[in-house]
Amino acid sequence: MEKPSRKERERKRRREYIIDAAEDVISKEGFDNATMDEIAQKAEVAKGTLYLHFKSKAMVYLAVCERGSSKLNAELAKVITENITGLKMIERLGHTYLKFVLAHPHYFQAFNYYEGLMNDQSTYSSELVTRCRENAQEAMRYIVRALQIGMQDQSIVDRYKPEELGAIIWGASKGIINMAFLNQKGVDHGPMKEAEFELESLIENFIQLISAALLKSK
Amino acid sequence: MEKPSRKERERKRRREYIIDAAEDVISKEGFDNATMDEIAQKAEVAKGTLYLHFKSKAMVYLAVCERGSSKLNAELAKVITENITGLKMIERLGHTYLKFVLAHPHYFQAFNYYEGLMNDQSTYSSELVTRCRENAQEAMRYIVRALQIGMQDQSIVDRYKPEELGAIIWGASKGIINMAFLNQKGVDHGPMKEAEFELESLIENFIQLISAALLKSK
Amino acid sequence: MEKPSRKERERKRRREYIIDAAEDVISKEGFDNATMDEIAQKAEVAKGTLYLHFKSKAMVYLAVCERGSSKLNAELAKVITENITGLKMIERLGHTYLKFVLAHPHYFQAFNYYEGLMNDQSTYSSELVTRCRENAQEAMRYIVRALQIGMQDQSIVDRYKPEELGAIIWGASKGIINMAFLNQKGVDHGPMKEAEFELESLIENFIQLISAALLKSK
Amino acid sequence: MEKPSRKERERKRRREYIIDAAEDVISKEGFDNATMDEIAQKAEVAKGTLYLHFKSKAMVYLAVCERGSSKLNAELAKVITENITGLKMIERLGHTYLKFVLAHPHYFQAFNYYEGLMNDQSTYSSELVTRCRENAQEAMRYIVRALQIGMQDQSIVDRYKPEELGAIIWGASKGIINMAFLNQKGVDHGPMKEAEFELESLIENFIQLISAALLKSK
DNA sequence: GATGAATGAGCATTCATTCAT
DNA sequence: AATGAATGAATGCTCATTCAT
Repeated sequence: MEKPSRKERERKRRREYIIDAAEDVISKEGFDNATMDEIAQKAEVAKGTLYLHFKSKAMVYLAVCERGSSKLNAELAKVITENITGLKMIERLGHTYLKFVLAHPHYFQAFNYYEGLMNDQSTYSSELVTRCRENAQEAMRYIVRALQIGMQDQSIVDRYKPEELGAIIWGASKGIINMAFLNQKGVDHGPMKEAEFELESLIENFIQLISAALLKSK
Repeated sequence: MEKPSRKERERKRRREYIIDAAEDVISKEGFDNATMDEIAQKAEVAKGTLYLHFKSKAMVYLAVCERGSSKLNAELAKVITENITGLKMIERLGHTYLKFVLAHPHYFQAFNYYEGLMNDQSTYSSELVTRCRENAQEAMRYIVRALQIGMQDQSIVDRYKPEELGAIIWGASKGIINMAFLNQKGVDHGPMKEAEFELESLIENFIQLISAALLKSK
Repeated sequence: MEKPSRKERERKRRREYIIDAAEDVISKEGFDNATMDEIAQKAEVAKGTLYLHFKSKAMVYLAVCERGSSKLNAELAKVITENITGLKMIERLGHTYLKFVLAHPHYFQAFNYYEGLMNDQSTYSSELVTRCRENAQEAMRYIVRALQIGMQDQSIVDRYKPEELGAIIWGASKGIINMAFLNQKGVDHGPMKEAEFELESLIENFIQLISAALLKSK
Repeated sequence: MEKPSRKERERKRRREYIIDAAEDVISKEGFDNATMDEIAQKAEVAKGTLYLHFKSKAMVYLAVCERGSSKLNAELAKVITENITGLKMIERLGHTYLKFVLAHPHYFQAFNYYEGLMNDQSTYSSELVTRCRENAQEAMRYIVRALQIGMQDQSIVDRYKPEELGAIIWGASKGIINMAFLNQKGVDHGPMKEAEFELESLIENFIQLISAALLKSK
């Protein structure tokens, strides 16, 4: 029972190492410019080895996405267990998401890549695709759950359907973070004249805005 | 003075025709898969001619973006002149944006492409980049202006800075539309379990939500 | 003396099993598309084990060829022992060849592969090459022997040198079978307009034609 | 009218030049080992240029085949117009084929390649495939025509159907030439012990044999 | 002996860009 | 200005073979 376990562990480690390398390369080169050669070189394995662990370049990217979304979900899950009002939970979820994206910008890119992939018809099925999708749905469920809690503890208006509200919050958050990112990177060519607004301040206000809208007025 | 003018007009026409072709190809093939060959063929000019009008493929795309953002701004500008409250104006701007994106999905892609370009360090300056940026800023100004009007006519709370609020609304809108797009195309692999929410319903609720948050309670 | 013998037997069995697997894969995928991975998988051994038994992929193929030619020769040998005229023997050899090829098309491919290998300078010597060559020569000898018998029993004209005549019959037979094969597979793009001629009918007529030419007229 | 003609001619010349190069490389490396890089290098053009004239590697090969079969047919056509008996015509066609193959061994390989291609399902349609097929059918028609002539002028027995007889002669010839080739190249590993038999002598005897079988005895 | 993970040379194909005419 | 033939760097993927365990 020990031997197969060791092999299995070894294999997993190698695989994780390749994903590490892919993350590195992506962080430096961007998703589109990264090549299998670079990833292999960074991972200090032969190119063929990459294909031993991943069926294609897309699968490597998907693995990065899957890892990123798993990590994010782990953070979000913690929030859900906290003993706070639903409204407060929404705020905390927003902060958590923001902090995560700031700490791991390339994961944010990875999420976008995954979404782009789904547009094509190429990557039908695959365990990785499934897991990425499940992770995305799980994140959504955290938001919806927080909304439901808020509606029950009366901290959030029950005027909206929690699922639809969740989708809106999720989508809007991504949009704001995306925009703020662009502003950070490209200095001043975003829609905002100058980088007067920091990403954090922006999200902060967004959360506040949403809170205001959700707040159950007496 | 007449001759150069005619030549100039001719040149402009040719240029516009190429952009037409690029839009066609992009609509059918997507941004990444479109090739200069296809665009040239569609435009019924030689590939070399493309380079007489655009320095690179990126510039063609930027031109599409510029045209798209100009058209969008023209629509938004109309709203600003309407004789309605600032809050109503925000709602109308949202609807206008939504309608535009639904009617011209490839422009939405073009906007994203432009933003992606800005991530790289390659395309520093260029008249086109400048114009795209200016257009983006102009769109933002419409939102900000509507907010200011709303704050003056007391239809919108004056708790937030209009510029920051504008950025939030702008970013959030793009995020929601993006998400809804993915959901439409890729069936059910977005964050939303089933395609229960139509793009329009989603945006509708978002606008309502924002309105609620902005509404100056008596 | 017993132990090594058992090991030896075991080894032989393993080897034969690999060749079985190779034949299976070749039959399904064709000679060029078959990979060592597939063969190993089919044989239920590790890829490395393949190389314990065969020095290279070519050697596996050669082993298939060797087995095929041995089987064919066994069939041809039976004919030679029959108590019939030389001319009849030639006919019977032809039929036997035809039946064998129809029953084992992949062996026919294997023979062609062997011949192709000999074109290159790579595979100089090797016991397998030697055995394949010997088998080919043995087949030829059966034909030559039949011709000699026929010349003695006066059923065949003695105008030609038996060796040369044998070569002609051998080569011609392969050519006809090859052509008929192509016709069968690729529908109508062979030299024959429509698949009006069945392989069997073709060979039948060829044997008849040769018989006519060889028949010692009174 | 002159200018487009010149361009067209230029283009044709380039194309022919690439085929020349392909023939060179094939002659030296064999069909399977030849790479597009080598062909491009030999033709003194960039690799991309190859794809300007041929859609794929297979198409280059097909072009070689087409050229070869066209040349062969031109030679065969001459024989048909000669004022000789049908039987003599068959002999002359055989000699012509033999001489052609001896002079251009790589065309013989090309013909085999074409036949191999047709086994796969990959290369469906294409003008080149069509032309190769038509050429093959045309060659067959020459043989059939000669047989018909021979049956009319009573130099050939009318016991067989000309079409079937033609197929047999065509297939058998290819088989004998193929075998003789292998013997020449691979020294002594063919079915014939030593290279006692020259290709020419072999074909010579084959033709004689066929003639004997076809000869209308009084 | 047996294993199978790792290797890495090899290859066809694409496509933005250039430049002679 | 317009052309389009030519370029050649770039890249994802395959697979026979090796070798440490």
